[in-house]
Amino acid sequence: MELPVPSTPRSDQAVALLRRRIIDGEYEPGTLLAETAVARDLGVSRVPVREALFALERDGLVDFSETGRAYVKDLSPRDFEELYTFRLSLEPIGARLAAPALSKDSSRLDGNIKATSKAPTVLELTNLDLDFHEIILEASGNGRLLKQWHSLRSQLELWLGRLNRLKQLHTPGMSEATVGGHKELVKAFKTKSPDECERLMSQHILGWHQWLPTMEVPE
Amino acid sequence: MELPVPSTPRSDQAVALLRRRIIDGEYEPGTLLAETAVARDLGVSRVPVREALFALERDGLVDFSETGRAYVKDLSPRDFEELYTFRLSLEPIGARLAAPALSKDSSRLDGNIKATSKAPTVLELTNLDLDFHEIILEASGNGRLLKQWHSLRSQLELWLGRLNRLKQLHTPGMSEATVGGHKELVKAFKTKSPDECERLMSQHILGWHQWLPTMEVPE
DNA sequence: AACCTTGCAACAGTATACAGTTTGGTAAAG
DNA sequence: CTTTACCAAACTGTATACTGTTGCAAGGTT
Repeated sequence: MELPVPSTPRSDQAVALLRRRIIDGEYEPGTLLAETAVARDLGVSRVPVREALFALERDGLVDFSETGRAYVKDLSPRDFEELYTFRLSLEPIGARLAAPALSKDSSRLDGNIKATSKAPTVLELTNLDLDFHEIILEASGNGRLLKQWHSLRSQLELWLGRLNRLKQLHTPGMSEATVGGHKELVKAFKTKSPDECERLMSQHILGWHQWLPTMEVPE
Repeated sequence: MELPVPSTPRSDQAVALLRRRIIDGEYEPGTLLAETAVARDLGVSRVPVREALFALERDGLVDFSETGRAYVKDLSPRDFEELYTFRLSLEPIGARLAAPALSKDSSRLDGNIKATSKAPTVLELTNLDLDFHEIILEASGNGRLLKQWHSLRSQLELWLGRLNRLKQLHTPGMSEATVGGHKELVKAFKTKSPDECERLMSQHILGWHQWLPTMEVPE
């Protein structure tokens, strides 16, 4: 292509495009992501694709075989459990660290809750839910926790997207439970100790976990 | 070069070499890692160097500026605090998960303790200490926790290496405290509940943290 | 002396070419 | 019918060339 200067680097475009196709299920789990084919598909050369594949591996959306081939991540129910364990390691501490800041200003959380209660689809509901948790980790002021969260979130979105395509994701009362839990958290940030916020976040994550239907092992 | 087939990929070699030079302080914190120069230095082309730089960014040993230039990570005391917060999020949960497996077989931990008590230098002491913690995370069976640990460890090694070069890292009684704490942990794995192991690990990390001298902000 | 220009050198982004490896299928042998 | 040997296509690893950008310093202007 003779585009003079892409405003955003091609490799970033490649990451964004690939991420979307993987999360949206356009590339099915387990699909081989051959550099040449993807490059042709995205309209760039192999080099940016290569970098995108490595970046997405970091986010847990791509797996590399021992021989260096890249495949769309095929999350197993066991992976999903790992992800929730990982959430339980990151988020309660994040909540504790974020409590001081959020007790003073919870406006972003409030806005998010308002949007969540009006979410028209399950997928938008879950995305707003993830936004809520992301706001808290941002407020924790710990860049490393936040970085891990981004990777975690990618994989959760991948899982939720698949689940939504394969099964009925919505369960009666899910929206109310989400909003209720979040309101409780905001209240805790304002009135309770950081330690209490940490405990409440653990409970909240465990509770939400239960709302999700399990996905059978495809075998 | 006309080497027929490098047994290990050049990019892996580049990662290993660069990591060593950074941790050993051969490349000073803040140094520009220009692809061409590094490539010449390591005897490979720019492509493997590029990949190595991205990989090391993931490990927190390299920083990228907004204009895409790579620099040797310059850890601040604040970064160090973040690292320990991150440890507190990963390791106690790792210990809880690992407890069942380790209660049955603690031979690797026992061997490590034996080696630790004989460590001739402070740097070897700290490395064996990190090995001890790594064994536990491996036993947790959670690949995601372990992956994060590797990145965490890289940065701790970077910090400890610098500290050791700049200050007297050794403090009287440090070795005994380390070995003592580790023995206590092994005992807990064998006789106490996973929850108790989790608590003990938190304490152990906080305690060890106090042994390290603080590093002034260069400023 | 301080402040803009201008130009050059160094650098990253990207494409492409080539070498070597893996893979899957097909034909030959048991 | 099964197994082995082999070959061609596909794929990754790596080098290199090219382009545009950035940073910096020299020289000129107020």
